[in-house]
Order: sequence, then C-alpha cells, then structure tokens
Amino acid sequence: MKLETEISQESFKSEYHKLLVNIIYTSSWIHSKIAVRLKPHGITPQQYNILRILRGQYPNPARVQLLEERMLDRMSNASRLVERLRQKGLVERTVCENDRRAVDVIITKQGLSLLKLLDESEKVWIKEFTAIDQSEVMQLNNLLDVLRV
Amino acid sequence: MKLETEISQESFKSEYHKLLVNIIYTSSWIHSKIAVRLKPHGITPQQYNILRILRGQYPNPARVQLLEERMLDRMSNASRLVERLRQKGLVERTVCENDRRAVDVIITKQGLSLLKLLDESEKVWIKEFTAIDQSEVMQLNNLLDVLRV
DNA sequence: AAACATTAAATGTTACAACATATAAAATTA
DNA sequence: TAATTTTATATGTTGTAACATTTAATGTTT
Repeated sequence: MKLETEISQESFKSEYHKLLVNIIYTSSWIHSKIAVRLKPHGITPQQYNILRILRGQYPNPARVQLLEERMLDRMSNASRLVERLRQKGLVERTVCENDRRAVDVIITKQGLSLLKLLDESEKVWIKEFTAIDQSEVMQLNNLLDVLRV
Repeated sequence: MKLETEISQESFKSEYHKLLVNIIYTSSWIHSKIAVRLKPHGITPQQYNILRILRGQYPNPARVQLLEERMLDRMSNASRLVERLRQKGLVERTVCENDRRAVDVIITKQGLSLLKLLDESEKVWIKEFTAIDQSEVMQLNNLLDVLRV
C-alpha cells in the first residue's frame, strides 16, 4: 500500500526523504508481524534473533561478544537477553574454562525444537509475500545494499 | 555494503528471507544515524517524529489521537512523548473546550525553530546518500509499497 | 434522568535500545 | 612480580514499544 496513505502524509520533500520514512515504516510493519507470530511461543523478536545465531553455531557455543556482533540491533544488552532465554530453558551458560571472563552460550535441545517449530510457521508466513516476485525481491536486496554504501 | 558481510551470515534460505532481514537491518542503520544527528539537540527520533507531525498541522493543534495514527510506530505512548516535549518547552497542551476528554497539542515557537535548525542538518545529511541515484530511490519506494500489499 | 456503553487520554507493566559505568579476569608493561 | 591497561561481561539509567487497565467525559438507551 502507498506510504502516503498509510501515514496520512500527502507529500515528501523528495524521494530520498520518502525512502528513509518508507524503510523505517516497512521495518516496523515486518517487525510487528514477526512479533505476533512469536508471541504464542513466549519469545520476542530479539530473543528469536539470538536463538537463530546460536543454532548457526551449534553444536559449538557462542560467546556473548559474538552474539552482540551479529545481532540486528547493536548494543550491549546481549547478556540480559541470554539471561531471559536461560530462565526459559532455551539456552545454557557456562563460564569459559580457558578465559574465565568469557561466557559460553549454547542453545538447548528445547531451544532447537522451538526453532524447528518456528521454521514451519515461518514457511507458511513467508508465503504471504506474493505481491512481490523473486526478481523484484532481488532488486530490493541489491538496492538496499547499495543504499548502505 | 553487502548484508551478509555486515552481519557475518553466509547465506539465507531464500531472497525473501534475506529481504526481511535486510529491511530491518537497514532501518536500524538509518534510525541510529538519525539518533546521532538529533542527540546534540536533546531529542529522540520519536520526539522528532511528533514535532514534525505537529508542524504539519500548525497553526492548528493536533489531538493525541491524531499523533498516534500518524506515528511510524503504532502504540499508545503518544501522551507520554507529548509530556516529555512539554517539559522541554517544545509543545503546549490544552484541554479541548468542546470535548473535555480530548487534549489539543500545539508546537511552540521554540519547537518550530528547533525543527528549522534540524531541517538544515537534514539537508546536509541526506547528501550522504550519493551511492544511490534518483531513479533507484524511486524503484525502492515503489517496491516497498508493493511489498506491503 | 439514571444506567450503561463508548471514547480520549493517562497510567502501569514488561522487555528492549542506547549509553554509561562497574567488576573481574587476563594481558601488558615497568 | 607489582602496577597498569585491556578485555569480557554485567549492571544501572533513561526513553520507548507493546499491551493492559484505569479514569474521566461524552453518547446512548431505556
């Protein structure tokens, strides 16, 4: 749907100005759709992001540092997110043997089976995007990569 | 820059999967650039968003409800944002005469001149996006509108 | 008009982002 | 080796998102 309609703004100073708003708006649109899909499973998009990074490393552990580097939103809250996931039994934390400052985080069996469940729901969900075809998606990906210099 | 490099993820299940991540990542990239630009002026991106909506209505006031509808992030925190802006002297709140449940919010002279200042800094900032040309920006805008069915 | 429903805004709660600071362990240097 | 610096993580604080509930005013119904 046209951005102008969705946020009731008649015009933008330029197509560049519109693009910035369009990307932020679309991101928040996608984010909320993902949040709704995750909600019945008791995790948030940020926690989901962490779990997927951990699955990518499995069966090796990942340090908090690595999680921070790969998260979509930069910050130093990874240790708090890990703690919440630990309380839910989805990850385990062990102080690293050779470097006792570091913490090894590993996804549990329970975490892995939750992700498996969510893979299925994602498969169904992603089919919603039928309005846009494969070549247009590739164009979008390329243009976004160009935008971020 | 290529998304895969930026978040150290070698591959995606599909271009569609990549697109979702790409949009969220790019949005957070833009958001943080805006936040940095606003910081010296003591306001946040959300407060900036509210001020611009109010300027669009000026010299008429806007109700909290209208702000909520037009904000990029949906929620019911508009009244708290307005309160923060009021404390900074950037907006004024008056209980509406004909409907005493409603609140009229109007941007102050001080708010308007802050926006004027920020318009200048935006002009400079937006020139950073030279990697992408006008026609590509229009393509991106159209594709994002198509994506959001 | 009194009872009930609706509406506009405010407030409460949990999780998170961004940023600053603290803590403890390891690495480096004097 | 003792002192200093760096590194890895944790914690504290402010502002916000998402969601639920509350409060007060207005509308509607009987």
